[in-house]
Amino acid sequence: MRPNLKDMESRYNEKQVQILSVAERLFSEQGFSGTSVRDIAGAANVNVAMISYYFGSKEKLLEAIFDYRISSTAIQMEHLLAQTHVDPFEKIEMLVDHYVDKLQNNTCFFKIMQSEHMKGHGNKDLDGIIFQSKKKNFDLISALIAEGQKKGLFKKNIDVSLMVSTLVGASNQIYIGQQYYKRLHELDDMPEEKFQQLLKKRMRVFLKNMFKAILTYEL
Amino acid sequence: MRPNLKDMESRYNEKQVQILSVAERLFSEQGFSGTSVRDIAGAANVNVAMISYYFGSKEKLLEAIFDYRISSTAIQMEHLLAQTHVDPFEKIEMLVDHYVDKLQNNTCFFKIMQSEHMKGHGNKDLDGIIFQSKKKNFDLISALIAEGQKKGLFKKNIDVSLMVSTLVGASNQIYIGQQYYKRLHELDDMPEEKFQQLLKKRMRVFLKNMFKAILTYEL
Amino acid sequence: MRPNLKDMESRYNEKQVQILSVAERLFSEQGFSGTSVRDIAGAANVNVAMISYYFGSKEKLLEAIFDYRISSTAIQMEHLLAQTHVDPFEKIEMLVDHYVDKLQNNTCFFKIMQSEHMKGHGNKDLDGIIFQSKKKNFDLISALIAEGQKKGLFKKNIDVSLMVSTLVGASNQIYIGQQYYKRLHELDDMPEEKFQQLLKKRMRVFLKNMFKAILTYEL
Amino acid sequence: MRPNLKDMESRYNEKQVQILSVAERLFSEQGFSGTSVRDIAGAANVNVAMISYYFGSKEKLLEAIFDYRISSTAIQMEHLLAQTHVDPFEKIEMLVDHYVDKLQNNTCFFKIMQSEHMKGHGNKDLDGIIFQSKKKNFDLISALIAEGQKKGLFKKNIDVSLMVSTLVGASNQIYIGQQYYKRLHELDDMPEEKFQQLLKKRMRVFLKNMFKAILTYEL
DNA sequence: AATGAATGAGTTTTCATTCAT
DNA sequence: TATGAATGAAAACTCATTCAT
Repeated sequence: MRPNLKDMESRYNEKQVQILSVAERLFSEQGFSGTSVRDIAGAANVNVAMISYYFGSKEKLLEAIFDYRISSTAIQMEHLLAQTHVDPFEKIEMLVDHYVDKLQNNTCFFKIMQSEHMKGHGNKDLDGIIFQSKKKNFDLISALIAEGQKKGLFKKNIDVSLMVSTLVGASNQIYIGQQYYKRLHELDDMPEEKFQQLLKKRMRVFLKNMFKAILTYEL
Repeated sequence: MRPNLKDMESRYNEKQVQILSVAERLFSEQGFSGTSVRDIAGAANVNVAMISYYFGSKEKLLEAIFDYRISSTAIQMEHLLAQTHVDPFEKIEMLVDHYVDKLQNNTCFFKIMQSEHMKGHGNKDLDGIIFQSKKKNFDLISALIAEGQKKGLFKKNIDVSLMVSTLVGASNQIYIGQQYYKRLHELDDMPEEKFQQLLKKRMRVFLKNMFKAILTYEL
Repeated sequence: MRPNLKDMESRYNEKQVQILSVAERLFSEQGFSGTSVRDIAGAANVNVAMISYYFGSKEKLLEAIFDYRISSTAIQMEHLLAQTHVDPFEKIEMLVDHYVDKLQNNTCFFKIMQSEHMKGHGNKDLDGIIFQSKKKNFDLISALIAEGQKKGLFKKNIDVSLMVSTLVGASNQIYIGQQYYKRLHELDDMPEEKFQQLLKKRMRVFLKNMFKAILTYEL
Repeated sequence: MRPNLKDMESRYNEKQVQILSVAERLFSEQGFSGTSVRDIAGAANVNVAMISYYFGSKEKLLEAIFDYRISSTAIQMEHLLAQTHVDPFEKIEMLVDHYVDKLQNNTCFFKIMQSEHMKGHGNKDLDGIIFQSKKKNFDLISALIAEGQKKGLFKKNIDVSLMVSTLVGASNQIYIGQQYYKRLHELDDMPEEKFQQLLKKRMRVFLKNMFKAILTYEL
């Protein structure tokens, strides 16, 4: 009998995680179709057959990556925004901080998600998973906005969808295009570590300001 | 010998354009690696060998798509922002309108560009082309911002890179995720045509407001 | 109507000769199958279709090369050995000189002939042409040997086939392996022109001595 | 991962040898470019993909053939000529016998080597392998000649390169052109087996006499 | 539980040739 | 007479997956 997807218990075993990580990186760098199972097996130092053995197929491996990464994300966000005593403006800041952190720690996964999102109607299962994730974010942020509006802090008529898309799209775009940022700002000589911190800080400030502006600015 | 890239004159011939269009659509839907030349040939109703014949290789075909689409884009934007008698705020509006139009009329191409952008350091030629394009946009918008600042209309300390990334990232994200928008807002029954207009209008309003807010809002 | 093989009159036209020469060189360098008609067309600066047009097919082009080169060869040899007043030993020397000259001036063609010869039963027409050529040489040299034997200058029991094969095989081998000769004798710095003369001279001396030895040496 | 070239131990496995043998024959009959991997797979009764699987590529398969055949050859020759108590003339005879035997048992391989030799500067690896092989033969025979000269048995001023080329070139030429030999001597009716023995015997006698003549004959 | 061997279907690209003009 | 356009067939190679062990 094959341990086809994951242990019922809770987690993937060591080798599975190794494969998942490598696959995640390669998929993000070369795309799903652009990455062969041999590439993955080679980079993960495991037998080719092991991928089919553990995950069933290349497609299923991709789904496993989503399963592996998505589970934790939503919960954290929920916790974050559930704190009733926190000021809505502060929550916005926490939201931005949280998203930028997530993005920095999961760049590869975010790239894959973006890719799969773009292709649209390919894998039905994945589509569902992604939609669920978006929906949850949408609901949480909607609640946050509503709270701010009720308290008279935020303006009326806010399109939450567009706002969430702006958060996600802008952040991703900035993060994905960080080499361009480097080049345009002639920061090629700055050590990578330092550049990451700089970028993160600037992103946070920029995004926080932007959202406060959006939420309060009346023409 | 071979009409390898493009006509001396200026354009691709009818059959080449046919191939380019089909390839553009398929690449955007399935990714570059996920699309085979057979797929393209089949959908474009031409012989498989013709793709090599006209473009040399699949890779070169992709470059041709960029060549085909990018050439016109930059010029229009330049014209747009060169008009000296127009108010900076109005120019921001024109910029948004123009970008949203472009996006709507070239959704496929924008998806491909985003995809290739994400992969990063794959095809050096393409990397260069994309960077040039981004650079041009950056320079034009930088000039626009500077103008607004000089006139005292915009605030100081605006990170143009982040602003451009926000325009691009947010627009793309919204556009790419339009099915989600439909679902979340329960607009599935609305005729496609009408939905497109609605979305476009909302995007325009949202983005224009957002940019005005960003450009004037002080903490 | 196509001028399918050659003018009845006598010769190939300028363009045909151009193609023949280029094809000869490429076939000798890369082999028949290893050379594409596009390679030839490219190197000869003519349209691809022109090769089919002029020669009918790639195969026929090869035959045309043989037709073009072989015609002259045999006649010269005949003239050479027909001179009744010349001493048989001197004729042997003339034969060697002639063969070495031919080889130097037609290296490419000799390589092709050797190649086709090796493949054996491929193209029937070519097989016939090559056999005729060998037969003629065999007959001429047989006559020469017989003459020398009648005059008591050469020993009895000479296997003319083996002798001819030795002349052809040894000469070709030396000529084909001239880079090796260069390397082994550390003559890499010698100017090409000078090296050719040196090699030719040594070959002549060596082969002449060898044949005289073969023809007179009794164990 | 892949058993890419050869077993650690020393040899190729059964299936690999099967492929090597078939490829060797086909390459010798049709040339390298003239033989497709499909041909080989078909004739060897294996899957096409197996050739890539075992050897990596068609080119590498060719190199494997050389690796497979060359390894043993040099050693035998060395053993042969190392026997100090044997008379130089006798060694010449042993050399001829050995070469003719080799040639008869490895006709296909010798044809391939000749072919690749003729093309010259194609595959760098192969070029090196062939040169090493030639060099070794050259050195061994040089030593043999020097020994004979020291003992006053052979004449001075012998160009060993030309001599080796003559041995190789003449033998190959005779062997390759054996059908012609048959035809010219009207031996078509003789059973193949018998003809082979006849030819071999005549070659041996002829070559031995020739070399003795070359080595002792003074103008 | 894990894997080396094997493969059919697929990939992109090149081929020699034909055809319409 | 000459050629650019076009193509079916075949080329070498890679793919994800299966299977016997």
